[in-house]
Amino acid sequence: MRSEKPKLAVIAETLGVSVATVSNALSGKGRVSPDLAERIRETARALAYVPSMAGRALRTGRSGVLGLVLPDISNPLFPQIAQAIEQAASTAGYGVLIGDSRGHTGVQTETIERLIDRGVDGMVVIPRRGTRISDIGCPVAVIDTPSTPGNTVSSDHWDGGRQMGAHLRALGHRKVLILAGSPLSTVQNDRVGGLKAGLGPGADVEVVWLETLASPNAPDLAPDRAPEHSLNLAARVEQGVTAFAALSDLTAVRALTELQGAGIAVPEAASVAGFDDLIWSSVVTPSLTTLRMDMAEIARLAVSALTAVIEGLPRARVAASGTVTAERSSVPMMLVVRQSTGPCRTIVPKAVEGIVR
Amino acid sequence: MRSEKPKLAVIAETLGVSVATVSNALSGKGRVSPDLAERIRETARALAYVPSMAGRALRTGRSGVLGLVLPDISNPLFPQIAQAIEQAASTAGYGVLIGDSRGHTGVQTETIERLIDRGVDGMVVIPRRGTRISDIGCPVAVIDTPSTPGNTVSSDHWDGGRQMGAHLRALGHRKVLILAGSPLSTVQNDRVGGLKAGLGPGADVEVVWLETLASPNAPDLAPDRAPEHSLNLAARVEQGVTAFAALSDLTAVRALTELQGAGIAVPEAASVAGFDDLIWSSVVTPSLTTLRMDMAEIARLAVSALTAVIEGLPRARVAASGTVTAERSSVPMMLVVRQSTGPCRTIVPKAVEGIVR
DNA sequence: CGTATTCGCTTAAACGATTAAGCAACGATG
DNA sequence: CATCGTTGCTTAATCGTTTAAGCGAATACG
Repeated sequence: MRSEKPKLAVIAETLGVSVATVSNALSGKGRVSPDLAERIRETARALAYVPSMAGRALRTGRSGVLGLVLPDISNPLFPQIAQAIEQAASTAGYGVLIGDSRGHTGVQTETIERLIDRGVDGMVVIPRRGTRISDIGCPVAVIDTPSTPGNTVSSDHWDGGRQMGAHLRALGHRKVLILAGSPLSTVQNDRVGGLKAGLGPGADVEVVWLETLASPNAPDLAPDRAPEHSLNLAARVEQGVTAFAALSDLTAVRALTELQGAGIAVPEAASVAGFDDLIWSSVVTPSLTTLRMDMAEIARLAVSALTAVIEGLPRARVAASGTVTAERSSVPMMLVVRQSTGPCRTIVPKAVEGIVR
Repeated sequence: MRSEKPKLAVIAETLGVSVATVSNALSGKGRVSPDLAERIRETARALAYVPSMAGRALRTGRSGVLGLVLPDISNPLFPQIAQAIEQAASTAGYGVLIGDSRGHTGVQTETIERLIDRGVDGMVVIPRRGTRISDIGCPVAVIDTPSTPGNTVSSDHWDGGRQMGAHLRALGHRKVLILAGSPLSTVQNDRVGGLKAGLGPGADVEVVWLETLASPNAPDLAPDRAPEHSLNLAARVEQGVTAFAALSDLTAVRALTELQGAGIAVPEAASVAGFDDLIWSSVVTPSLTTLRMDMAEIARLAVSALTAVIEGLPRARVAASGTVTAERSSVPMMLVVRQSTGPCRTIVPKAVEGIVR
């Protein structure tokens, strides 16, 4: 086997030119005759030359790697996000380094610093709810919650809520229970607001926050704590609730199975809807009506904003990093109507039926 | 603000010593007087010195980054894996770079090469089912399927199946339907084998493979295709099946909701069990009995095997990289009994009831 | 007392890429 | 013919770290 692993010097030596010329030819920057440039590219290909990221990083100060900071990987929304970001970053020529805060707000800062120390060129941050990302010394794109500068890209959660509300209203639902998670979440509050707006002024809407304020620092999902007590949804149905709008598919599936377990048919007796179109939503029976985020678009926006900033400021030191002029975008959500929502059955509780007519 | 960002030279200059001494002091390698060493560490701390990964990587040839190659991030098992690996790698001082094959076998090789080109020191690979990892030029730890050398760490899926089978047998189930995914998956075949063994020789076991051989290159989960046709589990119950053992919680939840939708009570009329303890399993009603992998342990083993190899071979070139002597380990799975499995109701189909007695 | 052997530090050479600056040669222009 | 500007390449410096080699001075040993 040819032991010499290809670096610029090898190509240079092969063709009898200098490394600088090779570098110029491959990057297309300096002045190289078209003829020679072609020959250089050719031998580079022949030798299967791959530039050393380390060497390049040292010289240019850029690593070609983005950090992905998550509040908690175990959040089931993560796969969608990770895949979209990885895809977008990868096509933009960047690698993605994982940073997980494991549900602790304090760890978030630490995680971010570890990534910076590793030399990421920028980072996509999905902040833990209620936290804001302080100005760190590198370009940041924040997903899903407004942050200090304008570098935020997010789904239009409010409008998503509105779409869902309108959908339920169109089906005739007037008494709706919203199953929410934590009142600290901006996202969830947006969705609640939109839902109420979409349901219209006459609707009878109640919100139940499943996560108590008592544990604001608990992990996003506390699976071992949550199922302790049932949500008592059957009682709600008897009280006249005809639709349950969960702010997450996780909760929606929980509601669905609880209702089914109590012998309440979905969607005949009560409708159930969720958010995020997690993978389960299409698999359960009945499949869940839900709102899907356009993760690909969000990721594309976040990454392109990031790369623009990164490749924009030439070799500036940490100095003017506040100049992170990313577009503040709002990406529409998409209503996916499946089987778990249906027309509202005229409210005729069995007990009263005889009396009414 | 002090503009000078701390590098070795700054510390050296501050104390009037040479950079080499500073490097030695901080790494603890060369010969430095304890006194000076302490002063160096102190000023390093004071200046908030962080070594440049780029510089170090260039010199040492090691980047301090591991690659994580996944067949498909959208697999709901991914969060568990990613979190465990990130945790293990992070405590071992390594970063984790994501590489996603998006369900395509062909992309897997490409993904691996991209990571190598990025200079990872080693990689954890969860191969697409049916594929083996050819000898690439860097240390590899393979999870969940036997690979070329001995560098594999995996759950004991067979024994997991056996545990589940034994559990069901203890509850009195003799007629069991196994809901499997793809027959190409070694993991799933192991689980099936274990299940059969655990259920004992007298049991009436049938296996249904949900994924046809027709689409061997399709993504792991085809959520839009899967729910097309129901699994027809109600009919199975009428045929006398009392327990459904799904090889994935995803399928288990699917089975659970389908049964509930058909008015079949779980676990009274039929038991349902799954694998992997995905986050949903504890949230649905009834909560799922399932088998949990010890992801933390698997990740720890994989990462430590990797780091051992990496830090073992000093600065050897690609030459003897075949010497990847990682331990081939099998990590036990843990049965989590919840509400979805219960004692087998003596089989007295309603239609026959009157006749029997 | 002369010669080894440590100790404690410095000098210097890598690692592989980028890039500013320089230098011949050549054609065009005054 | 002298000068200027291009073109096409090379020289050399630089990024920040590690590490082999070197070199006085102090200590040990015969």
